[in-house]
Amino acid sequence: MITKHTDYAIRALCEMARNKQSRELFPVAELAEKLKIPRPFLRKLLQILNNKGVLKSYKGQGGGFKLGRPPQRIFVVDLIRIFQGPFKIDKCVLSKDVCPDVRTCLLRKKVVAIEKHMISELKSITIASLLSMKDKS
Amino acid sequence: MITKHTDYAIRALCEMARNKQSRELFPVAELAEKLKIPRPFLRKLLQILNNKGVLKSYKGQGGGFKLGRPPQRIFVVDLIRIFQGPFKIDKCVLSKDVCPDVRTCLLRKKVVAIEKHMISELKSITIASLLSMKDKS
DNA sequence: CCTGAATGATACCACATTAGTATCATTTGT
DNA sequence: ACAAATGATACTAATGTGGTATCATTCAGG
Repeated sequence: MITKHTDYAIRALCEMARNKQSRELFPVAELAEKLKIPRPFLRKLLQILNNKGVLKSYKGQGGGFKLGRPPQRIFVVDLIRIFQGPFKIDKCVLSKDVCPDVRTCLLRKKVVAIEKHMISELKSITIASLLSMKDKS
Repeated sequence: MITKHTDYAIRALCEMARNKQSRELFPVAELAEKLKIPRPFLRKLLQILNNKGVLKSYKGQGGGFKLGRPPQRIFVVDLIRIFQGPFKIDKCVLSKDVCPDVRTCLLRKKVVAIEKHMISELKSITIASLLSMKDKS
């Protein structure tokens, strides 16, 4: 459900959000070492987030990545969509005639309902909300 | 969420359950042709179901597979577990320190809750219940 | 008792997705 | 100019899913 791409992205964004009072710009090398994520891999992920507007990048010496918007507005569902494509749980069940009549197939109905429930449960979670939990612990 | 293994298994079990008044034993060749599933593949699936007790097999001429228990007691969740392993959505999130403290990680809590919800929604669905829907349509 | 129809077991292959690496080009501060 | 950083992109490796092939075993029927 959550791949390493998304996982790593969440970790990096949390790290950046947590320290954003003291500094805004984080080079990949530093994040990779701190979070123990393979550097070239993390770099690719952050580049993708940059293209999607979640991060903003600065080239050249002293450059790096910074958050493209406040952590309250970075939603985990969006990260999942970016790295894992749109939710489409029911696609597989649609592999026709599990039940011949799709409209009445109980299994399909349930699966679609579960999908909706999942999204609604996840859609309120942001990088900021993840951080706030940590502070309380 | 539901792979072809599970999908095909459900279809085959439904087919057997639907006709079980008239006959109990179904050779793979017949099911494969009727359901348009590649024969050797379906065969492997049914063999697995046999090993798990969902089906019972009979070798030799005139042999085949029959349901190992009434369709009311064949649960879709069990089929998913057989072919796709145990539900373990949270495993990936557990990839340590998405949040450093696992006990308080909001994301993990949510994901685990979603997982439970999924299972509870699915666990009432049996081969029999899928069939009964069809009859109503 | 032999043959053919069936499953049992298992090894293998093809493809897609996920995870990760490598490389060259570009930008920019000193 | 040089070094430190990202941009872009192609490549490789590992894993999972879908499917095939093969040989062994069982067993009903002539």
